[in-house]
Amino acid sequence: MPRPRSLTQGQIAAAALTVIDRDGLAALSMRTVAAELGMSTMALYRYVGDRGELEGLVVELVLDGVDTSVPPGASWQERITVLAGRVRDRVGAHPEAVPLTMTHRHRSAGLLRWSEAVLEVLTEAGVQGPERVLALRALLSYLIGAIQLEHLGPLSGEGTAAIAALPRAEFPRMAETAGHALLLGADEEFHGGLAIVLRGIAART
Amino acid sequence: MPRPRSLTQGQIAAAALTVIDRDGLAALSMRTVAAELGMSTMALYRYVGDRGELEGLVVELVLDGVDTSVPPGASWQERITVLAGRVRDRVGAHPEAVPLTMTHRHRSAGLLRWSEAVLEVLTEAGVQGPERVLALRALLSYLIGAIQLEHLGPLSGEGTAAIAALPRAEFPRMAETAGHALLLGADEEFHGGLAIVLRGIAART
DNA sequence: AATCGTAAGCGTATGCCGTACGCCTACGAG
DNA sequence: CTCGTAGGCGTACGGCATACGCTTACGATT
Repeated sequence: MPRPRSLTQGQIAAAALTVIDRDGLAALSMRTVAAELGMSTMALYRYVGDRGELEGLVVELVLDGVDTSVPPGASWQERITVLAGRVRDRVGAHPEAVPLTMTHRHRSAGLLRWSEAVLEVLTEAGVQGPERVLALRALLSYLIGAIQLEHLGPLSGEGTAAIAALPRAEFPRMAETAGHALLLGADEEFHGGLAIVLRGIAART
Repeated sequence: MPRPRSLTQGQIAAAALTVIDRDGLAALSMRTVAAELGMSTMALYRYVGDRGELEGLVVELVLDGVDTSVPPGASWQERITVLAGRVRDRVGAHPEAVPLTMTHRHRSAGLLRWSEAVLEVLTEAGVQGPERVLALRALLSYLIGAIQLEHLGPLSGEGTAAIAALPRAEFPRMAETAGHALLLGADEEFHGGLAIVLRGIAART
């Protein structure tokens, strides 16, 4: 009976993400989002309780877009690799939002569905009980850490160059390692690390 | 010749960490830190360029306290486990500072020394070249991700309980897995996941 | 067609925040 | 004893999240 809502939470999240992608995470504020929507600042509070909730909506928008259907693939390793890659790609499409995505990740139903899919594949692979819990948590930990290393490192590739220039006397192996790292692309690094985790799961005691 | 400094950066970092530990991360501000030191707000700017630099100092204080000497141990796996545990313990001692620690981790010389130590052990274990880069990055990714999962999850143990209460129809395996997870302590989870990564490194192709 | 309760939308104001800028002052070298 | 230097501080500004109360658009009811 009363005046109908003119916006959905999804539209608000989309506006916020537009601001973040265009002007950076620091530019995100209730004011900038309201301006993006052509509304007054306080009108936003009819849709979200506070700024944190708005951030949560942005993360939902990002993570719920992940395809969580179990992909075809010869091996369970390949299937998990595809699942992990989908999250990485989706998050990587909004690099400015990465810190938000990490902080509010637990608000996303998409990530729950993703975990469910991974568990399904692990079960297929014969991983059971507490072992399966550990495998899931290890995969999730690696995924979160690797995404952050990729996007919040000391400015990506520039950082490895800085490390390569470290005092050899104090950091002999770091310098050498950074030299090798320069030859590795971000994709190789991500998938190489993931392969290590998958081998560790396969080689269960 | 001029007036000597009355504070060190270390003292400022300590004051900031005190505020964080006592009143939470949200309470951290130039004003609260200055008050903690008994100085005026603006006096702080003689020591740090801006708030970001202050946060960096806090992280240095936390991470540079990690013992990065290569520990004794029967196997390289055990040595790396000890090294990783030291970081986890040190970070875990200041849970309110965890988000800061993750964001500014690259400012810490301590983490560089830690990486150097890990590389030393890996080299001893016969891991070489690009393979060693991948192993280090995988360990670091896991470490970062696991620490965050532990401290920024949906309120730790409470979260797993919430997951266990999920609609069984939609998340059959998550519900079951969360049941198993309740039996696992944080330590078992961390070390179990780390063991997976270490097995993956050991089982190199 | 007229009415009216309800919730949408907005304006104003408060109290934080980081920090630019300029003044005053304690210090130690000469 | 003097004086240049740098430490320390007071004030002020613009931007932030948000509490609160007014105004207005709507559609169900009469």
